Amino acid sequence: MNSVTLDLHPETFHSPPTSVLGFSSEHNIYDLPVPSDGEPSKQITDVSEFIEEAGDSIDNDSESSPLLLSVGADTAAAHVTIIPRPTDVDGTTKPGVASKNFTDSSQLTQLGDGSQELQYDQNTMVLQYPQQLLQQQHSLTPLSVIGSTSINGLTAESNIVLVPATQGPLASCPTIQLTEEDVQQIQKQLQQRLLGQPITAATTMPIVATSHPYVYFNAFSPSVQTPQFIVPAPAQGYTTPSAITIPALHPITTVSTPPVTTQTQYQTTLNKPTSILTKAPTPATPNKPAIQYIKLHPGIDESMVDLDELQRFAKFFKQKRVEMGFTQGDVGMALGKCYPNDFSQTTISRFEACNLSPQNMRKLKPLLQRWIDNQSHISLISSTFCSPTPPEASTSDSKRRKKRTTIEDNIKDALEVYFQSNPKPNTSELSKLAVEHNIEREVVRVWFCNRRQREKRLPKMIPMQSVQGAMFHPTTSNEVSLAKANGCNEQTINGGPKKFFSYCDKFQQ
DNA sequence: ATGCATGAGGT
DNA sequence: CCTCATGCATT
Repeated sequence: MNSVTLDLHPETFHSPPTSVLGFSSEHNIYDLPVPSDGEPSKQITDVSEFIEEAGDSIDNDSESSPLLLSVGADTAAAHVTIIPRPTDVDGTTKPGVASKNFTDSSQLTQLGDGSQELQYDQNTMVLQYPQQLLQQQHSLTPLSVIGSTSINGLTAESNIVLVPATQGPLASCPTIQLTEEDVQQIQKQLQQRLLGQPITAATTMPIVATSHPYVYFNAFSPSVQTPQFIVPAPAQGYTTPSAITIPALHPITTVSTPPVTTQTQYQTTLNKPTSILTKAPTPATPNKPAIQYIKLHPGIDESMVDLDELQRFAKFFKQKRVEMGFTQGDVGMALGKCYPNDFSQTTISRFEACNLSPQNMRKLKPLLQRWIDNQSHISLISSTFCSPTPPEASTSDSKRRKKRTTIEDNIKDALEVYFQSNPKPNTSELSKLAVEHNIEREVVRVWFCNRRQREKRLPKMIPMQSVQGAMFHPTTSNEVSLAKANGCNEQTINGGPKKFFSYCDKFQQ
């Protein structure tokens, strides 16, 4: 079997905890090159090696090869085995899309249900298209895979996307042809990112993809519409005829931002996934569906990636905001100028601290991202951008807001205890509590509403050491599980929740 | 940064 | 009444 094996074992493949492109926790590999000389599998343990590998096989025009996927079982390793795709009578490869998520080989097995015409071979641990299918003129569908492994409750993921180089989502992407220098530059970047970055909470990798005869460098995110990428800044003239418009406002300047000392580089453009490079435009297939992610375990793996990304972005955002000298309030108001709605300092603060529901975070992220993009751009053009304008003093007299009541600490503690056993007291229970503590029933009700809401906030990132041996339950109480993870007993903490949060906040950045 | 509150949209 | 997004007012 002609194959190339890409070994992404965490032990050998150290990748930075933050994404180069803002798309973290994933590496996407498009159309790995396949040597056509019948060479046996190769193990590649390093990106640079990988690229060399790719280079080696550049002249092999194994245009069409079936895709086989195998995944290491007990590690976060991802083995990608590729054998030549079948060629149709007319010599072309059919497009199509399929995708699978799995977290280990056991789940891989589940993929063998044929639901997506894929079969899993228990012995070889290979996921593949049935033989007949390969021979049919049927579309050979690209594979997208997310593999993840939990370590101490935190997840290391790898996301592998295999699509025919000239089809699928890439087909409609702007293309740029890489030069020798480009490749070297990429290599350099990758190597830098590989330096001494241990696998921690989330294994993330720069996006590497190669294909003969050119190298693909692509970022693809299943859930986000914002493509991001690094690659040697495309010199003018690199722009390609394409349906995709890269907003002129945002020249893709890779390293033009002032010396940011983070590994995180959010490079943003808008809209669709953007392939940086592909080989000469190929006859685009009319049928080019978007990659779909089929969730085997909805709400866990993928959302972990998602949450991780949100947190990372929040941090990035804050850093950027501060760098540019804006206050949270400024940003909130500024947003009002670009979008129908503006936001309060509170909201921005909560966003940065991830004190919002994941859903809310997701909603806000693109707005803030665009704002950052714009500001970056403006500051590049002229350093004299206008300072934010203060809000108009509105003299409207709406119903005056109820004055904020202060619930005594001991009562709050009691409510907290109650909440642990019954987070959703009914009317009578509410009344009972109100009487018991001699406060308005409405106040109690609102307290529980807010308490429940707090429960749904994004979990915070915690360093590995703190959670060693502790389980993390993403679907259960964030606070409680975090408390336990940190050896806290919520109910015994002096001062109740307030203190508890302070404790957790120590891990925030 | 956060506690209590509001109001819209849902059951 | 609830959830959810959001903010005033206060810490």
